[in-house]
Amino acid sequence: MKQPKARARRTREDIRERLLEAALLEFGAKGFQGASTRAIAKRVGAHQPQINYHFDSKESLWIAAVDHLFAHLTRAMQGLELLQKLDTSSGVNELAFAFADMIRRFVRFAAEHPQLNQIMVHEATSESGRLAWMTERHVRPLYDRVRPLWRRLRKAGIAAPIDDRLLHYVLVGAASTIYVNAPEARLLTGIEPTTTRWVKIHAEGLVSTLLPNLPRETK
Amino acid sequence: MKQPKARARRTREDIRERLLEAALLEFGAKGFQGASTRAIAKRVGAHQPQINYHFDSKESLWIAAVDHLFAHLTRAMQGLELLQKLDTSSGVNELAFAFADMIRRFVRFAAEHPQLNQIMVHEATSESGRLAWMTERHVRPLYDRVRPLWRRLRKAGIAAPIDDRLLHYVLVGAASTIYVNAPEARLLTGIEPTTTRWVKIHAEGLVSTLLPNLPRETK
DNA sequence: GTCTATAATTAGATAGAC
DNA sequence: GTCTATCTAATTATAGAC
Repeated sequence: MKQPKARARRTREDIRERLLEAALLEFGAKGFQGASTRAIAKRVGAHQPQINYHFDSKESLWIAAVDHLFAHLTRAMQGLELLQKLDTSSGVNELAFAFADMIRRFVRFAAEHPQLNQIMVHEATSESGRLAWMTERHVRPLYDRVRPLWRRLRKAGIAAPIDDRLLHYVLVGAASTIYVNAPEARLLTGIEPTTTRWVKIHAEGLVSTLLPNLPRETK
Repeated sequence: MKQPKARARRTREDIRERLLEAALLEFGAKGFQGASTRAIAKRVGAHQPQINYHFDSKESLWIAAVDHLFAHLTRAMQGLELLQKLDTSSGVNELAFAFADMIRRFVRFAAEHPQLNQIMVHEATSESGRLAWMTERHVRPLYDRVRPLWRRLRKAGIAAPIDDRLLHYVLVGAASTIYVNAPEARLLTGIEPTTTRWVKIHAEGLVSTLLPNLPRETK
């Protein structure tokens, strides 16, 4: 659209993008209140008022950062649309394989982007406008999509005996807590849980545990 | 020991106790930085400087509150000492029953005292002196005690195929996330997860899932 | 767009009367 | 032991020069 100022636009988007990434790190590590806009700006060599220039307020920055990260999650979880198709048209075995794949993807994403679940936990411990917004806008679509699939897998005897309303928190907790608490996990276990080796062990363990009667993959 | 001032002592301990409980609620909901000493004092009808009088500083209050809550957990988990004995002397089936009981107790505690896991998560997302202290003093004893038991249960084919170093976070996450995030869970699921009915469903689901080959209880 | 300076709040901690 | 008043430090947001 705008032909001139291409260089300037690139720079503008660039600083915004870098501020978003820095914000995710700070918000994830310290929570909304604990994170300071000075520290976020400093991470990218900018000054604190630039945050109010590029975003209206600390809260606007938080919203933009969360939108940014959930968009990333949606890309990584593209298989979910696949799941939806499978739910209505295909056999339960294909659904089970796809669900197992979704678990693996989610574990990998939680390991690579702990900020998402860190932010969710920081916000979810007390009611706030941010929590209500995040829940309705980003969490509910995932919850509503996964729940009926789990019910079907349970009826087929493939899934572990966990109620479909509780499953969301069992899965999110079992998959993400070690990455959310990675600073503690490093102290406690002596391992680096985010290596591909450990992520794979973790993901396969969850798949086998949550889908104990997953058929052998044939194809 | 001290005979006079019995009344005064009772009052003093009383206000300290109430400040600790209020501190747990605030620290759990908002994290260390997000919680304000003014809000904690206000919860019990006290003034903010009383916190510095009864405890030296905000950090001292936090330490005292965390000690208080872990002492409570230890009481609720008394079965752990039982587990230790079972590990060396008794059969693996008795160990499995005791482990299942421990899972049930832990789920119940997490539901009744979400502050514990809320505080752990708030702190565990970034390194700090508070995190190192809490990990070594309170978390490691539990971790070190449970890990060998889980190994034995896995070798016996009773436990789900989850590595014993990862199990700690899988169990803590699967058991506590719904209570840590209860404000979100209420919005999302429409259920009140802390009722005894749902806590029981949750606990039995985890026992069946994590110990899929638990023998039928005979005695 | 970026920088410095600063306004307006709010926090934890302390002093001193009672 | 408790209360009011206040100190000091840190925060987000804004104003204005460049």
